[in-house]
Parts: sequence; structure tokens; C-alpha cells
Amino acid sequence: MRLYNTLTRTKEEFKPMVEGHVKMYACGPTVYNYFHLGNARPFVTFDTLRRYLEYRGYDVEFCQNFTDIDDKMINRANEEGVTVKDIADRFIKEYYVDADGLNCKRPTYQPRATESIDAIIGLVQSLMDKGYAYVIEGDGVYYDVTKFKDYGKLSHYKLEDLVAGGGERKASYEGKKNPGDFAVWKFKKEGEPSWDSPWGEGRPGWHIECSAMIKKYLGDTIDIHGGGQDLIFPHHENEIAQSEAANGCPFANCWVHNAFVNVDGEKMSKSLGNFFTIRDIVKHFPYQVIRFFILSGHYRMPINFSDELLRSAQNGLDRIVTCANNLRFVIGKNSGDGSEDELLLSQIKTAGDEFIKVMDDDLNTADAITVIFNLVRDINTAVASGKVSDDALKAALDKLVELTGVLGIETEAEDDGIPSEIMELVEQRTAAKKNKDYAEADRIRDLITSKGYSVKDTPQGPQVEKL
RNA sequence: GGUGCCAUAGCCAAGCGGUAAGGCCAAGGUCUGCAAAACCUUUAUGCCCCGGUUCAAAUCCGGGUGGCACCUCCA
Repeated sequence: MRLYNTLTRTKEEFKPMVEGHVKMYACGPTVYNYFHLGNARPFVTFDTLRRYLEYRGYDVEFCQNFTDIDDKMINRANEEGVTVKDIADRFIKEYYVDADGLNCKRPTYQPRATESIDAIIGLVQSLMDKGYAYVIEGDGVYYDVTKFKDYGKLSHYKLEDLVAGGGERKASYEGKKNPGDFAVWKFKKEGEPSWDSPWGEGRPGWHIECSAMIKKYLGDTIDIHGGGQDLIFPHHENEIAQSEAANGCPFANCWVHNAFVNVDGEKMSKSLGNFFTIRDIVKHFPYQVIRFFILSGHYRMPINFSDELLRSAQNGLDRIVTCANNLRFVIGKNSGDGSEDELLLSQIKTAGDEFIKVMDDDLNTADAITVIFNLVRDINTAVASGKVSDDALKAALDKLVELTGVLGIETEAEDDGIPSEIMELVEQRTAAKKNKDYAEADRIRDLITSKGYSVKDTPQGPQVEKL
């Protein structure tokens, strides 16, 4: 598989350190609120990368953190008059509602920053011991960016430019040796949660938690580190500086960054106020549609959000799901002689091969969906021909479920069964049709529809589905 | 000021030097008692503009124009 590596700015052949085993980390949410569509993109993207790697036979260790201590957490807690932990507990729970809804598999590890304080302090200690960090009295422990010779290698920013660029921006330099220095440990302020440390009571800086949790759960060097493009600088740059300085070895071999979700061409963000939470969107569109929408473009390209685009995604997804449902209905009732099996079987094979080919090329989910649409057309044509055996249709269904499954798309509605009341109506309608009493047949169909079910007449008999 | 990304049909979108995938929408047709689902057909002699390289460019190079992002919490 080839992946675009932000570090080298090229697509590279992905080779994990240990054959068949992948260590992967993605920056998770700060749990102070419901997450929005822009936040959802990396969750879905890296879940899909993880699923695909597993599909290709890798054993994937996937770690995604919860940031449960920072300014936003503290502010929210103060606003509501509850503890920071209360906020964290609440929104981690809410996170799972949406993440599960989006069908993101639970990561192998999902640590909270506040449960990794020991690891954080250990890392800060290493930085102090090696002379990379210094204390600013009454403020915190800071990382000296000039001590790390590779600083800027991920973002490709030069230290001089960063300083120069500070022009109109009023960065607070007080006490810092360099404008780019950042806190790895912040000393306690009144009313803030804090932990003991060799330098005084306080809490971790933002960047240090990821470095620490990666070290703790995955090791000093990992294969893939992911996140949104806005994290490249300073967050990921600083993670590299901290981890490589402390551990003395490469931090992450491949850096994968997803592009943003835009609204009217502008980045969806909390600060612009143009964001839509998943919780709100799901009032209008199923989770599955949101996931499909996110995957319908390449992860490194911006996607625009609008109702119209979601609707378009929904219609497209329906085509795929309908195909699977039709297959499930027709298998077992079909009387095809198998004369067209060979064609369908070869189309299934092609779809599987193509799927891997496009996904191997930097996780091209947009092309992967195209492959699925092509398979859907082939299947529909085969079903309509009436010349395909059940075995071939079964193989087609299996492949369709397999490929959509790699994308985290489920084609199987939870089947509560069709109530007997509905089935009786369907039989009455069939009888009415037989007597050519079409008015009665249509009346019954309307009745069935009003009860939340649809009936389609097929060569194999009436197909009933929950709406 | 520094650093990147993007521009393809009505909408979305892939394409990574070999002659424009796919989806949505729309129109026409086939099937159906009618529907639904499905299938077929139609929809960019052209990929922002101007140069250049090449037998060959949406794809590479140079220069424009327009948009976006990062350099500050941000997915």
C-alpha cells in the first residue's frame, strides 16, 4: 500500500517496522462538547485506514486518545459548575454515541490524558534531564525548540520564519527563551485540576499527552500517526520534538493528515461558528449516510458540507443498500440456470481486485465507492437476466458486503422480521391482484405503506421491506 | 511576510504522461395492471487562462487569475 507521508510530502510504499503488524495513533477529541462533522472526518478516515489494513491482513494496534484536561475542559466545567471529570465522563459517553453510530470500530487503546499523568511526568523528566526543557517560575515547564535540530521537519517551517511571521500576532513571549517554545507542564492556577510533579503542582501541556500516551501504549516509534491537517503545526511538530528528544529515535514513520470539511468553501470550525454537530445532522440523515458522505471524497481533499450533498450521498448509498436487499430477497427464490454465472463471477473478481488496487493507492475511498457502484450495476443486470444461479448471487452478495464492510458501511438493516399483520395484508393484496381487483390491491398497498412498510412486486413474488 | 493545497459536466467527484471513471439530478425508452426496484440511451472534441516540454498533457514545467488552509485553540 502507498500512503502520502506529510513528512516527505510524497506517497510512499507503506512498510511497517514489524511485518504484518501496524502501530497506529490518531489524535482524538477534546471531550468538552459534542463533536461536529469536521471532527468526524478524521475519526472516520482513520477508522477506515485501520479497517483496510486489517482487511489486508495486518494486525493493527490502534490508539486514539481522549484529551480530557485543557483550557476548554476547564472553562466548560466552570460554566456548568461541575468538575472537569464530570464534563469528560459526560462527553466521552456522548462521543461513543456518535462514533459508534458512525460505525467507527473501538480503537485498541483509548486512553485519557488524565489517566496517563505518570507517563507524561516521565517524559517531561527526560526532557529536563537531557536539557530540552526549562522552568519558567510561576508559569510552567517549557520546551526549548532551538535545542531540537530537526524542529520544523514535519511542517517544513523554518524557525526564523515562525518568528518573523509573528508580526501582527501578539504572542506572549514573557519568560520564554524563544517565541516558539511551548509548555509541556503548566503550573497550577486557582481552581484548576492539578497533579503533583517534581517541578510543582500542575497539569500537562497539550502536545505532551500524545507523546506520552504513544510511548506508553505503542512504544517509542510507531508506524502511522494521523490527524487533521490543522494539527501539523504546532501540535504534531511539537510531538516530534518532544518524543524524539526524549527517546532518541524516530517518532512516527508515516504521517497521515486529512483535509477539512468546509461550509460554503470555508473551514468548518468552532471559532467560525459554522459547524454542524453530528448529533444535529443525524436528525436529518442517518449516521451511515454521514460516513458514506465523508468517504465519497479522497481524505486529502476538502469536502464541502450542505444538505444537498448529504441528500445526494443518501441517494447513492440507497442504491447500494437496495441492491444488497434485493439480492437477499431473491436468493433462494431464484430459478436462474447459471448460464450467466461465469460473467458475474468474473465481474466479482474484478471488483475485488480493483478495490484493493485503488485503496492501495493512498486510501482512495472515492474510487473504492466507484468500484462498488460498478459491482452493483453488474449485479443488478445479472439479477434481471434471470440466468444466474443462487450460488453466483450468493458470491455477489458476499463480495458486496465484504467491500462495503471494509469502508464501514453496513448493508444489512437490523431485521426485526415483518409483523404477521403486515404479511396478512400482503397476502390479501396478492389475492386481490389475482382477481384483478386492482383498486383493492392499491388500497391495501397504501395501507401497508401507512404502517411503515413497502411492497414491491418482483418475479419472485412480493418483496416487503420496512421503510 | 513565510509555507502548502485546490480549480474537471447542472451538482459532487476520480484521474498522478497514452487520448475524460463513477454517483446525484434531469430527459427519453424498456419492464410493470399501476407502482417500486432495475436496465438501456442522452448529458464535457474537452478538464480556470496564457505560454513551454513531449510523438502524446486534465496530468510535467513557467507565468497569470480565482478560492482555501496553516504559521494562534482548532480535526
